[in-house]
Amino acid sequence: MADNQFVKLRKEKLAKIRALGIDPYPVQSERSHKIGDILEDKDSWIRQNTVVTLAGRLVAMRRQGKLGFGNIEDDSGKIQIYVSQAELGEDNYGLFKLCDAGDFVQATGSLFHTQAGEYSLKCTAIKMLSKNIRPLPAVKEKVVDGKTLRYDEFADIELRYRKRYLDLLLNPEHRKVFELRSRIVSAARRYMDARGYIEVETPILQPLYGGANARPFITHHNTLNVDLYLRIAVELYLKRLIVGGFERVYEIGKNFRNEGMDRTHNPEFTMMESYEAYSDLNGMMDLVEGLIKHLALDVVGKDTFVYQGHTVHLGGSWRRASMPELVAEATGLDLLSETEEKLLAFCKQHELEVPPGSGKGKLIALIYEHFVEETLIEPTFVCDFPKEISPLAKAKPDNPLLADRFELIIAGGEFANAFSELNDPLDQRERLEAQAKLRAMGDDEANVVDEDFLEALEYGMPPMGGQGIGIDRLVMLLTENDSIKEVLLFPQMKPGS
RNA sequence: GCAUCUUUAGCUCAGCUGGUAGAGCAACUGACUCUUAAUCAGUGGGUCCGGGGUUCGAGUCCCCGAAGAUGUACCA
Repeated sequence: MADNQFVKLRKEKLAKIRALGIDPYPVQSERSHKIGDILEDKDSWIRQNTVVTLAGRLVAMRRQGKLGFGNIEDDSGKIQIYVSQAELGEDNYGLFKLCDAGDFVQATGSLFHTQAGEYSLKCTAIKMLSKNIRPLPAVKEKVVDGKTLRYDEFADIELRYRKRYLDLLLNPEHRKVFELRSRIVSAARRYMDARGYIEVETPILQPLYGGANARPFITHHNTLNVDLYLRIAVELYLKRLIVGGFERVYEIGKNFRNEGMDRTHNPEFTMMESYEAYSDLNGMMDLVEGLIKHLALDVVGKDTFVYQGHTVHLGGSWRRASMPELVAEATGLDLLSETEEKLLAFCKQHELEVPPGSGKGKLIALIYEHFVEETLIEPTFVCDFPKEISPLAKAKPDNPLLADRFELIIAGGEFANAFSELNDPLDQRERLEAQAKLRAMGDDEANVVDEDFLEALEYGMPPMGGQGIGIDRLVMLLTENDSIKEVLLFPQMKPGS
């Protein structure tokens, strides 16, 4: 952005400060206490008349002649400073007169109550720590009955995302979302660590991509002169680690999918995947339910959330249901005994788009997604997915059409996906080759055949359960935000004009 | 992708059936030794998202484009 009138004026002030022999960006700063410390036990600070040095951003200025007030803020709180020429002397007060809201300053003094009764720092010295040369948007606050009213709030949603630093600075409730996100993610790590999982990091740049149905981003490595893919999932690498003898691994990291963006999709997003040897689908349900309940109750501190217009209760025992049963409830169709032709006719009748190469399993999934998924508001483990659309999951022993897989649905949306992982190397090869056929028929989201992964399976992989949770969506739910952009610090945006 | 809506000063916004751009805050100057959305007086500040068109005249009407939001389709 070019210099506007404001920036020009502030640069002139900067020159005036330098002309006084003062470095507006000094190397050294001092602070004896954080503002939050000073806000605890106020009377005691006043009684002891302690001299403290605070540092922070000047967020408001009210100057009147030879005295003035300001508010300085650090990451622990905000306090008013009282600055008078009588206390500072003419030279230092001259510097104060060149201060603006937005500057970082260091203020030394002791605590007292002003005549209006506000707990404040009576300054004996002010030091410039960093001069602001571009004014912050002017947001004013007034506290009425303990509630903070904000005027001229920095609310333009596009500016909030593009200039997130301003959003964080000017809208404390948005900063809190990201603080909470951080606490949720670190608590998830502790939860997994406490259960004997180890956290690992696997490649983001991959020669082949797999583990999900999605289109990838492609990049190029100059020295090797090969194209590489940004991962769409970490599944196949974590499974290699289980082959390698780790029994419980997880990874929290970014996946990249080259698809559209909307309220619940960002091209890069965070997933937690975990794999546990000698566990299975039931173990994964216990793990996912336990983890999410822990994050809700112990980190956020409640079990009822309003999300996407629905009220969702995470306490209590979560429903475990079978996809064919859910579909039967909704449509009266007995999926398993119906012929493929009948299901195809049903899909056509309801104008569901049937991709080429769809078998009975895909049709079942289409019908489920159209008639059932969005009706599941309270947390529901939807089990018994068609094997056809679950190429990495074990088939159910009692029904080869179905896979030992669930998706966790809350408020009509998917929050987790888990399988009893397929460890039969020959079956796995057949499944991936079937995917390759779909790909040849034009399904550019079908899996590719990863020979190195198949070879790893041939060396032997124990039975295990694996799951993946979409962290962004979980944070959306737990912070009650309906847009993924509200829980991503820097959401993907089109290039600005 | 498609549909609808939005885009005016640094920020939040007004701007009627087309007549030459406004407010509050912020800024600047001045006054002010206990303010707190400080107050009072004065001053400056605009590519009305961009590009075309209609018109004597366009912030306003029409067309094209951009960005954003919402809905919808696909996907986590």
